Amino acid sequence: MLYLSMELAEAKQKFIEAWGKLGSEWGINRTMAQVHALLLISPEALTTEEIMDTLSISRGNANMTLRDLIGWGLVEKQHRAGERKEYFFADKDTWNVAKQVAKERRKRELDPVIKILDELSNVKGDGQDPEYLTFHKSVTDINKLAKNVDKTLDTMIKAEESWFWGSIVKMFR
Amino acid sequence: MLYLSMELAEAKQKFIEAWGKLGSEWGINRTMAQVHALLLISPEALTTEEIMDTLSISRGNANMTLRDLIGWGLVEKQHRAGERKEYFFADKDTWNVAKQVAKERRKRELDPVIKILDELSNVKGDGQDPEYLTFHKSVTDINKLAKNVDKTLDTMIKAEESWFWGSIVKMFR
DNA sequence: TTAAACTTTCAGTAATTATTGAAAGTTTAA
DNA sequence: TTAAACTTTCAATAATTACTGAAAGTTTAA
Repeated sequence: MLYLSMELAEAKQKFIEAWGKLGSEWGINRTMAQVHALLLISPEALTTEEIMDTLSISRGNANMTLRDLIGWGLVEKQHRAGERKEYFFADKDTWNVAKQVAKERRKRELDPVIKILDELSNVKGDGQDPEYLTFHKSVTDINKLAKNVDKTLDTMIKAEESWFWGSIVKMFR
Repeated sequence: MLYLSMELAEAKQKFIEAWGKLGSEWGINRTMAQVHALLLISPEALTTEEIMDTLSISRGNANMTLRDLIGWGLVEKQHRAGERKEYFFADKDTWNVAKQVAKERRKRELDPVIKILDELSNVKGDGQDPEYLTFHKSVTDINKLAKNVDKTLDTMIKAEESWFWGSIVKMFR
């Protein structure tokens, strides 16, 4: 084997590991992040078997993980004329990936919390009671922050890539 | 018991649960998020015993969780004249809390990944090889995005609260 | 010093989360 | 139809992560 391809193989391995670790630190199943990483660096769509073999995971795991990735809008199924097998392909556009992840996590995790915070902000109590006052202040403050984050993500999701790269810079002048 | 205080007790419970759930979805230990939530809505500093009792957790768990929260810069130990007991108090300023969490996660998780991405961006390969080209493009794109996020967090961490609330709005004009 | 009042540690265990693999299900082509 | 080629499901199990509780450690006051 050539040295260059050795290096590339090692680098790919390292990327898959790093992506898996980052995912698990942020509440995303390690295997799911690794399958995503593998597809991100694969020029061609891969079959379930190729993914199973490369990552040493079972058929069941591969199948469910791929279904999840499709549910997150990060991967698509492809079919080839005259072939039964299914192929899986990841969107390689990093900006799309970021937007998609932001969109899903907002919907799945942030929005439900904002709903609860709205309810809790409306709980009435004795304006003299420090227990009530502290509760109320923390809840309303967190609610405001969460809504700001929500609005920011919403704008980001709708925005074009060029906006993002330009706007970050402007933001800090 | 009065109806109003019943409502408050329920609301507190709900807040602690919601915060714990959000934490665990984002890779933060559920108990740690719950202890933090409890301290956030407590006007006075609490003892280990009070926390143990309120959340039904063991002494060992409470002790280690509080140590972690202190390590995250979210909670401080307090002492009272003539008392052996230690009291724990959470910073109630939501903006500080957000900055602190951003700061720690950036240091613990984002920076190490950027280091790896820098290495992987420098892996050389055959410019004709689609395997190499796809790997290289994904890695460098993700690296750029990660560095942008890093820079944004850095600015946010150094910024004042007023900047945040004002700037978000300006950002979207 | 002693001992009471407290905090810390960590081996053992419980709870949670992820994975396997084989059986059931589906599709296609002959 | 049949059966080969494939995908999906899910109960059982493994791996990981979190928690307990009792013993060891520390501090303070008498």
